[in-house]
Amino acid sequence: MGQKVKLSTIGESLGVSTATVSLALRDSPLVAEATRERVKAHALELGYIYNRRAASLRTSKSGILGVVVHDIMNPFYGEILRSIEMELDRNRQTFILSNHYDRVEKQRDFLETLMQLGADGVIMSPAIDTPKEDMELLTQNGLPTVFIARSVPGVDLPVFRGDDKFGISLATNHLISLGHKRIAMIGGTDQTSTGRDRYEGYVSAMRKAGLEVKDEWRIEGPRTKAAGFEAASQFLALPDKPTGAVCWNDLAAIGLMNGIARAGLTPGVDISVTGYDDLEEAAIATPALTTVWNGQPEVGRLAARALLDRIEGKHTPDGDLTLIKPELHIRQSTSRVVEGN
Amino acid sequence: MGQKVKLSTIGESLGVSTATVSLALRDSPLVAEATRERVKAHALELGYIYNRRAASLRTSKSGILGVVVHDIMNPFYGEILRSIEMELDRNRQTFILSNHYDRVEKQRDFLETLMQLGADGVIMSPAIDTPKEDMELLTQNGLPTVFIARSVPGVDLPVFRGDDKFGISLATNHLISLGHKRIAMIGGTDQTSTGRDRYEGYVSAMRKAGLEVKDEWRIEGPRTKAAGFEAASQFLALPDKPTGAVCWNDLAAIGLMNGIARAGLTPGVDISVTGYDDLEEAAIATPALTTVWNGQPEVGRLAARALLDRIEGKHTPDGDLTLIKPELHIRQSTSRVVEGN
DNA sequence: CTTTAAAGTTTAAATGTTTTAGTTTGTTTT
DNA sequence: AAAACAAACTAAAACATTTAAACTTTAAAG
Repeated sequence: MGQKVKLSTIGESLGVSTATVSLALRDSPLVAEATRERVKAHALELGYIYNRRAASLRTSKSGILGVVVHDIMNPFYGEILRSIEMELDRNRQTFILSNHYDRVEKQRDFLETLMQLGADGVIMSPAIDTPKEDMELLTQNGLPTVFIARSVPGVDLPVFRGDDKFGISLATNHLISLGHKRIAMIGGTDQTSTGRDRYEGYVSAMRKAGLEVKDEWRIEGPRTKAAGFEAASQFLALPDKPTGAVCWNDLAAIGLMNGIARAGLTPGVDISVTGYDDLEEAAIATPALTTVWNGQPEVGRLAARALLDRIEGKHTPDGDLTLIKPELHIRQSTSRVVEGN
Repeated sequence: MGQKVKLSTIGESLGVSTATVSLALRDSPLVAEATRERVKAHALELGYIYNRRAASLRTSKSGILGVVVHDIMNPFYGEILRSIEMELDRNRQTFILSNHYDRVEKQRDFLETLMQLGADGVIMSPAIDTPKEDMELLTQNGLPTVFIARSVPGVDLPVFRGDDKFGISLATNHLISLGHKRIAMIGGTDQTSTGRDRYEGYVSAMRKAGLEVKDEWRIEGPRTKAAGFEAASQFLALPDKPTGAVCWNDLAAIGLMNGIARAGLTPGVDISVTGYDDLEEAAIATPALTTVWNGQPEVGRLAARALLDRIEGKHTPDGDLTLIKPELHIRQSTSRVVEGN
């Protein structure tokens, strides 16, 4: 039975055509000032609700943007999302969100939904092993896309992320400068470019300082507090126990510190720990976490901005990589290595 | 210039009508088995993408649900959301998410957007001071709605939340049973029903045990780690310093514990602390947090289920309140009060 | 054989908006 | 007074789908 109040309802009761009503409501200069005001007043009075799907069917613009990340419960994505939200709100765009939990099928389902809804563009941090074809589907259907934090190898689209190699070297060098010689790397995986970059950055910083890198000093794993907590016992049982740990992210670092504390040692004194991302939480952890700021607000804002530009046809070049420069934020979780270690 | 491949494209190249194609793709028993298969195969081949907005314009069903919460970066809502997501995924519904940050205008904007998109229903944890009229707008426009965690006074809609009075009494009584006599309440506000219920529950548990309740023992404030951290110094400076703190939620509790630790005291030994919600994080905090499980997965699942039922017309009664029974999870952040306190 | 029923398919209208190409009205210019 | 023009408005088509009603074909029943 359709919609209660529509353009024609307003038009009829005012004695003008629906065309005029449509134009008036959108502030077109084609209608007289007086008419515009009459129409708007009447629309308000009748409680008119704009029907976006009808409009979008006609214009093939939906005002909807898709955002796909691994998991919004991870505050790293949460912080990026917050700045995307601000930028899109400012531009009166609606966005639909989905987690993919690194499952390509779930991600594909969501992308399909976006196309069905006629989304205008996508911001995504792709799932591990996203096939090139899934991305081609997007371009074939004319969906402007930008990547955040991660990208898909061989797909030429703008990427916004922190400079991982440089960032991790900041953390590693900081520990080295405090006298640490045995430094482990906790969390992360080789399956993402971020993972490879960070491990590489860590290795090359160690080598550059003439320090040894042992395979067993790398404890791979998910990037959560729980995983960091688990990793603690593994870490503490390491032969030739390291005195410092460079962690994949703040979550793993905080989890690790909790695990270390649970084992009766004092993180920041007995073991120096660095995080990555500088989440809001890092500053109030116990001890306050030395970490690498990864530019989440920048990443979100720039990616959103770039997507909006692309949608409007301002063609930013394909395959452009924007690296945010990370910064080391030194707090109490790192200290000079204790004698005898 | 419209859509590349549409129903008519498939129909033409197969020599059948668009009506048949439409029916075939939706597995209608009205088309012959063989035709259905030919159509489906061809649709796949051509890379046909279903146009939801056209369909939805015709059927006035969009398959879109709205979810509004205070802030998804708060893991309490995150956990609820996760279970909503699972339930809706199972039912192939898309959902659009928005934070309102307790700003009614932002919330109103979002609700308006939902109506413009022809959303089928809304799950919401309303902003503080949401006016009744905003909710009436939804019902007038035929948008089935259910509340989670909070509700709007005077609005008769199903509510799903934990039993706050009972839950907080579990925490308070636990501290009392450990011998604590001076117990503070950290965080929360009188502006929400949850806030009032929890404070009431705390007060009545104290009174019932014959203990005094002092006004200055209530430290109101936001419900974040940062706020809990801030509250620590205020708490520690209290005259007649309490030996225990019942916190509004786990975030405030963890923040408070961090603050206590920063001040050189040991949370769980010098000061007993309870949280609320039992976030995943509570178990790995240092010390592990004694807290009240608040049934987030249940709340999310039941609310989503109820909304879907309402949409399908199975009319669950208005104004029905579903209280999830909270459970006390005892960990290391609470202990017997030390002598002399 | 005809009639009836069932199965399969199609026609055409409907959904609410935008937009192009026009019409009407009134003013200005010749 | 006719022609030209501008301003304000409108008719109608288009967007891609769904669905009630109509139509055709085939099979079964009489």
